[in-house]
Amino acid sequence: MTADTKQVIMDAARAMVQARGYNGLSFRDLAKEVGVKSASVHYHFPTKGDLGAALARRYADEAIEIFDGFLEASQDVGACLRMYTDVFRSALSNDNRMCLCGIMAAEHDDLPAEVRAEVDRFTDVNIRWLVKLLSRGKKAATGAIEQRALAIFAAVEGAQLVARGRGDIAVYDQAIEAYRAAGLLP
Amino acid sequence: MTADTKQVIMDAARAMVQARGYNGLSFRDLAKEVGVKSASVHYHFPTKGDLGAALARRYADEAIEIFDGFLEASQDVGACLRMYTDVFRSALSNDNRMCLCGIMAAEHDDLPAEVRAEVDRFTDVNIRWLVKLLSRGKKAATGAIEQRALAIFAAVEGAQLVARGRGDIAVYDQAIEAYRAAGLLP
DNA sequence: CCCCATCTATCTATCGATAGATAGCCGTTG
DNA sequence: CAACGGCTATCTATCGATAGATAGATGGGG
Repeated sequence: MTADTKQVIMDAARAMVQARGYNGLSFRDLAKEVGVKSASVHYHFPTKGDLGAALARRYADEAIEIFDGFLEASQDVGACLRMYTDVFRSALSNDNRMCLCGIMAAEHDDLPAEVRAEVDRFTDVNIRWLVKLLSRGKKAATGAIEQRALAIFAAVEGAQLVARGRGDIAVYDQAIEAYRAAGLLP
Repeated sequence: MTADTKQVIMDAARAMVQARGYNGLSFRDLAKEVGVKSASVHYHFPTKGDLGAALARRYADEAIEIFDGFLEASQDVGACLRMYTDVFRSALSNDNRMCLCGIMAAEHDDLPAEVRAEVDRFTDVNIRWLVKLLSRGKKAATGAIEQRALAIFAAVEGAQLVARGRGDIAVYDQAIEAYRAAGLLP
């Protein structure tokens, strides 16, 4: 019940970064949102880089769990990919937010090194999972599968970016549908 | 020879935004880069919003000119699309930068209204051009063409975002190639 | 002579970060 | 049991740096 403050801080921080980006996150606004003082945030996360890295690390870890759950839930590649694209869709439906690591990737050059490393790991997690999934059905060359996995991830992130810019989740749905119609998604 | 300071400021500002985002742009850094004082930047662009909007407006205007040049240069849809994707590629090859409006789209919610409006216009410009191009050959339903145009734009922006995160332009090339292999691009 | 462009100097607000005080809890110990 | 000491988590207060922005002086060109 105690609602561990550290977790509450991370939850609020993630939402703020997904809405305004890493540079748009301030300790004061975050503390106000949570209902503590900014010094308390620094107690749990000494530097902003520590906080950002912790957010991205947890985000990537959660992604692994969620995605692997899909692999267990269904043997169908198409069904798994639908669940996959729905995860990215849910960020948009949650107050027009973006994938945490997608928005941070845009700020890539400005990120502290420890944050950048975790953001990069999120990309790795996605691509590795997609490769694993795509390898199920087809027996295409490994290189071709990796290329396809990369393209799917990029296309999904792009659809999210554009849909968010439009402020219209239907844009995301249309892009995904077009990917499917074109054959990028099965 | 005078090298109009206002244009020099805009050139430097665009490069800085493409590298670090709108929030990462500071009047002091920009002025130092150009070799003037920050007050001089304020003389030409009273507020940061004015500067950002001017950047995005010029960016969208240039895009119109460049893209329309492609339509005149070739009648082939595939050739035009190759030139189109090469434009976005060139941002990456120029010091791993991103499309100005792509990176600003990520910061969408944090943008001053006048900047957001111009960023949105850039998306419009792209989609309208793609619709015009795709309408050349096929006589598919208007809705299907718009959907395809949206998907292509989103996929290209996403490929740029991911490639930039990897710091490897080959990632962009692979994604584009996969789009083509899948049939999203002709 | 005036005006455009730039400068110097400075303002207020906010940034991330730190020092030091305080209050509650928990185990040890006399 | 009760008192003590240490630990955790939070607070108040403040730091220096930097953000965007402004007022007013300066100087060169038409």
